[in-house]
Amino acid sequence: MPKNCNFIEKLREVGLRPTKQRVKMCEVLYNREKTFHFTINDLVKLLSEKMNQKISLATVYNTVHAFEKKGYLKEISIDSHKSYFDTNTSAHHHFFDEDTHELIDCDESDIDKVNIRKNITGKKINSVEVLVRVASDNQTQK
Amino acid sequence: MPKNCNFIEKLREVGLRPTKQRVKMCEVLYNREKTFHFTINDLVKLLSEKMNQKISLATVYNTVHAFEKKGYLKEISIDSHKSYFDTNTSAHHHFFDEDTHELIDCDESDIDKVNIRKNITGKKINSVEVLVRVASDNQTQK
DNA sequence: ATCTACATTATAATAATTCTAAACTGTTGA
DNA sequence: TCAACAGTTTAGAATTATTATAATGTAGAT
Repeated sequence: MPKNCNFIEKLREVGLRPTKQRVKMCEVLYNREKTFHFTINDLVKLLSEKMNQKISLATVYNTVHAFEKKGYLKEISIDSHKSYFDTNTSAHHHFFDEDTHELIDCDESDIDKVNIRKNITGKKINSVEVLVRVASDNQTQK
Repeated sequence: MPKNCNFIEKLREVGLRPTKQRVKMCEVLYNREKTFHFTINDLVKLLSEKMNQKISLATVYNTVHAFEKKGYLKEISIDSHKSYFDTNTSAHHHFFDEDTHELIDCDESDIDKVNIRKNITGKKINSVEVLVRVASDNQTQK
């Protein structure tokens, strides 16, 4: 979903009703310079700051999942205890900063294309995800 | 932890007391031909089948985490809702079968070495993980 | 055999997420 | 314009995965 667009129209295009809550979520997620990585918790905090009226936690979950299904968001698995989402839905890889728990997009030029020599017989490849875990140089890591 | 070893000695070596429960868990995890991928739930089921006496859920969690800390197990993130563990602790990548929710080790020869051209400044790379999601060819996928 | 630190246990607590059922609201079309 | 319906939102309950607690048990040293 490109920034600066008419969110009402965009929502309608994929068959989602442009309700107040959904439009607000679009603004929070897509009216920004860079792609945005967040957990549900982050998003709830942001929304409750930026909205005058409150939004239900269940609505945030529903809406995030509706956006995900429609390809407006991508889920990233890093840590089994939290779901991270990414407003950049194109195929790309990530750095995960284990000090700050921050997720950072890789530029296409950062990582060479991953070459899969042999796939499981009878299956097709849906996606190839690379996660590079990084941390401060001067710190004990597991 | 190689199979066929004396688990009591192995546990002692890393400073874990070889209790009944821990030795039993070693047998279930490491007395097998191939590396083993499992969720806590899988393991609890297996243990309660193979043991005459019962084992507490909390003990399974504690012991899995003790093994992980000592390098006997590796945690794999695939899905934010479940923790998968792997008895193969060497650096290697995975296929994840989205039909069966099965995790499969990649052979070293299956995937070429991933070339990271540019890392985040001031950080060192802790690990590089590739996850290849696969599914049946004749099936609708997201 | 006894002691002590570490383990195990059942249960309670917490956290993340999903479900439920009632109230609400876009949208359609009369 | 407005009634009607289907999709949405909501608060709170339920569920699931995981961790904490505190009492009891046990391995290993003395």
